[in-house]
Amino acid sequence: MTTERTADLLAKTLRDAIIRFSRRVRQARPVGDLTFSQLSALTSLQLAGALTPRELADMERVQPPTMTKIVGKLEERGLVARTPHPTDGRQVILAATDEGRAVYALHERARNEWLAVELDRLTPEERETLARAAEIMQRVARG
Amino acid sequence: MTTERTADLLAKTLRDAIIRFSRRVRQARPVGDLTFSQLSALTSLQLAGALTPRELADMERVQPPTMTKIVGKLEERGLVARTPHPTDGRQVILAATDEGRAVYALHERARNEWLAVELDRLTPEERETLARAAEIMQRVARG
DNA sequence: CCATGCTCATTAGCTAGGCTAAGTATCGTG
DNA sequence: CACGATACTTAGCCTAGCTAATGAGCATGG
Repeated sequence: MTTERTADLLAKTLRDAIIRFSRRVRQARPVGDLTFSQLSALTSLQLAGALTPRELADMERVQPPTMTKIVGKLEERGLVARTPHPTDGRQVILAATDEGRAVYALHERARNEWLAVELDRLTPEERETLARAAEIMQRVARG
Repeated sequence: MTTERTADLLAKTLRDAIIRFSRRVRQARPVGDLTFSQLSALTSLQLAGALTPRELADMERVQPPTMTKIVGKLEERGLVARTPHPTDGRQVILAATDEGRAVYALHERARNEWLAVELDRLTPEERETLARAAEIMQRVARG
């Protein structure tokens, strides 16, 4: 029972911490920059090399129509290219363009700047705690 | 330099972890339930007892017009009441209604259910790490 | 060999949540 | 008492989520 109670309290604490933290990071976004979601999708794409919309949606934990929108924005800006699947006409292959990779690196850097500065102020132990927490959250999110 | 590099990498890792984690938690929301933001605002209100919109906006790290919207939704549902400030005619006092408190407790519980179950699966050490990370994120968000 | 049913992606249409800029009412002070 | 500052709201915009429905292509069973 103690564990249950702890988990319950932790769930609340964690949610509150995350919502405030996200909003704070969001505020640090320069005008005209890539949004949170766009940057995350672009990152996944680059890491994976190439993905179908469905795969990307699963990876990003959103529904396919949502991913269509996000990819649409990225494509408009020439950062991502859609190419037809070689054998399956229904599917599409998404990949970052050269410009996508370049813009990504730039914006990623700018996006992280505020956060990195803040994190740099922490003690090494605190950073270690956050790194471990990030790993755990990824695992839980993965389900 | 090593610290800077670590902070930079951590910033990216943490962002990715948080965005996926948030989306996963968001998915667990029952239809018709309070949203993430609404629940967070209601929580702050209850903990504080009563707040002005400005105070609540600052606490939730959003701009005042955003808070107007969120509170509007809560008020529509009779969960929050606006009362005039006793001495300052410009200000408004926000407080959770009895129904707000009741509905909050119910929904909070439902909302946490999935997450609490997941967290309960972790080891005590992992939960401890998350708890510590939550505290650190709150501090960073606070600025 | 083709009809039927499944899967993939998109479109349409909705809601919430975030922002800035502008408007309105009130306060407080010179 | 006029005028600047403050508090909240309104208006208008965008992103990001969702579900439901559509259209195109695959695959399979008769």
